[in-house]
Amino acid sequence: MDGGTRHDRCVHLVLSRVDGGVLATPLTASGEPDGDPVTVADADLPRYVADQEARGTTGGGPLRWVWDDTARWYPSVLAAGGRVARCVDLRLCHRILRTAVATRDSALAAAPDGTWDAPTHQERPVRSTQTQLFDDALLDGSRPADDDDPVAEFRAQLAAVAGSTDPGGLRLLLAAESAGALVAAEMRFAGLPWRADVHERLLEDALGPRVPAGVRPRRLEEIAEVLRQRLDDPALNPDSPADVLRSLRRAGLVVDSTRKWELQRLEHPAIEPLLEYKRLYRLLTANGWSWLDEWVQAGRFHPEYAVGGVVTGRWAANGGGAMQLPKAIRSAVVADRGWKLVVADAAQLEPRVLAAMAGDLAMAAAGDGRDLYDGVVASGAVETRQQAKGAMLGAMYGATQGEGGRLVPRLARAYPRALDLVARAAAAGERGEPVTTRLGRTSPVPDPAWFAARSRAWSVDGTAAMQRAVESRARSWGRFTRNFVVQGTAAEWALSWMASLRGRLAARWQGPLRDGGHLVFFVHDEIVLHVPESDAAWVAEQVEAAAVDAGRILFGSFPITFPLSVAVVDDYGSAKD
DNA sequence: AATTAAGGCGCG
DNA sequence: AAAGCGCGCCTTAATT
Repeated sequence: MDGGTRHDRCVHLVLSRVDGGVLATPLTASGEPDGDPVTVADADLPRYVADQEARGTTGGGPLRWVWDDTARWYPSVLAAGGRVARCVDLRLCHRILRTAVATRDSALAAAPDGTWDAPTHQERPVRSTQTQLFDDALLDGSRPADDDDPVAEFRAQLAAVAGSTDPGGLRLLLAAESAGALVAAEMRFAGLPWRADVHERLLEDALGPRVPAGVRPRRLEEIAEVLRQRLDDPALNPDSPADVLRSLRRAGLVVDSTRKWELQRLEHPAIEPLLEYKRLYRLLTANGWSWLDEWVQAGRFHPEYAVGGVVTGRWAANGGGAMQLPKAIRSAVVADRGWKLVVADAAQLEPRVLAAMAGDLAMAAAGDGRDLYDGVVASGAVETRQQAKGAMLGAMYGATQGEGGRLVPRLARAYPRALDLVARAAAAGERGEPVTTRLGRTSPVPDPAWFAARSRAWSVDGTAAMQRAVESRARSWGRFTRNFVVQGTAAEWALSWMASLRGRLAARWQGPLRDGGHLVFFVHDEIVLHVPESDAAWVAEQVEAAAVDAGRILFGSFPITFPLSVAVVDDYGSAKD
């Protein structure tokens, strides 16, 4: 590489691909040049990164790597045993700033769509036969130079934030999102410990011996035969909902679909085996032998996470259904010998976030030091915990019917500030206006057709039917924005939680990621860590401390607590829900 | 043959 | 209890 050049003052190192390697451009905190750029050969990049990281904090502040996509640059560093403390993921940050209300007057928001609005390098379609070539090219330097200048983009982002109506919030949001990108890359790299043998035993117990794809396993075939007899339908294909529905109706059952909860209300000897069939069929198709073959290698499940993949800022996952890992197979997630899993989830995260966001002291008090729903009951607003939960979810989702919807007004009397916040978010959405999370992530607005239909319905040739349809769509969008502010802010809390925790772990373990305790799984309000047995208790403490940090980052000194349930276990299935 | 829609269910 | 939010992904069935 280009000697041992060190940038001793800069706080940003911007990486871009140039002919013949990687260009690292040092910039100050405000984005001004801060020394000469250096060119690093691809093969030397991990060592260069390690060298720069080793400087630690400089006079100007901590070092941040600035790059287009974390998923593009970070894996090679991790593979070489390295780590990065901080980064700016330009593409993720770009997406936030393009739509944020706080930056709506910026040049960045005004520009037409460009390369930074396109999918990531990773996501760009690559023919499957070329996938391997593509990966190799990352290492051998034969890839073409980038045509999008990250230095210019970074400066545009700095300017957009500096000129925004909430620079502080956005800086936190961008830092949290970027930290999330690092966590996602690390979790994908480390993988979730997965015992294929445990999973296989579970499948065999439930379904019978393994069969080739496309063949119905023995247990399913047995149940199918019972169904055919009990419905007197020898040709029934239980895999086809339409076929099943026809058959049920022919048997005299009044039923609109084959949904589980609808079937559960029926009295017929075919119902119980049908529900059992559906349960096992789901296990087979979603997490059966094919899934195991495709997603588990060398004892690890390696899903690809999509940071900010959900409009609200929640993560999604590409492939493997990582965010829908059924409870029924979590017993296959087993810690290595000498290691433990630390499983933690935030209790009633969304109502707590709502209470804090709204500055609702009464609701915050209901959750102080106890289950928040119990606190709601104690306040006298409703009678049972189930009612409290139903009403709270109803308030956050916009329920109008059922028990939840019925109880919302009682909640509104007890917690007017919190309920007012979601009501106002819903009203904004019904008008077609955007809403924002605590840190400034902004909801999309309805597409032009939504507004056009509204205008038509209320014009001279609008009909009552058109108006009803438009109002229904408006209420639907209002339910989305109502939930957006809560779900999105909860996602920010979770990012902050993980970012803080990651920093705490990195302070203790500086070597290769998997040599020390590390995050291996995340689902919205729950995390799993794989940690050396002797350090499990310490890690559990850090998880708690990080939750306190997250509350402070988002809500400062507002008296809200975020209790966790933390379990140190050998397998994920044993962590109580 | 390939794509899209619908039905359904897993997760938070 | 199965409506009220956000998803991914499996299948079958319909469409191009």
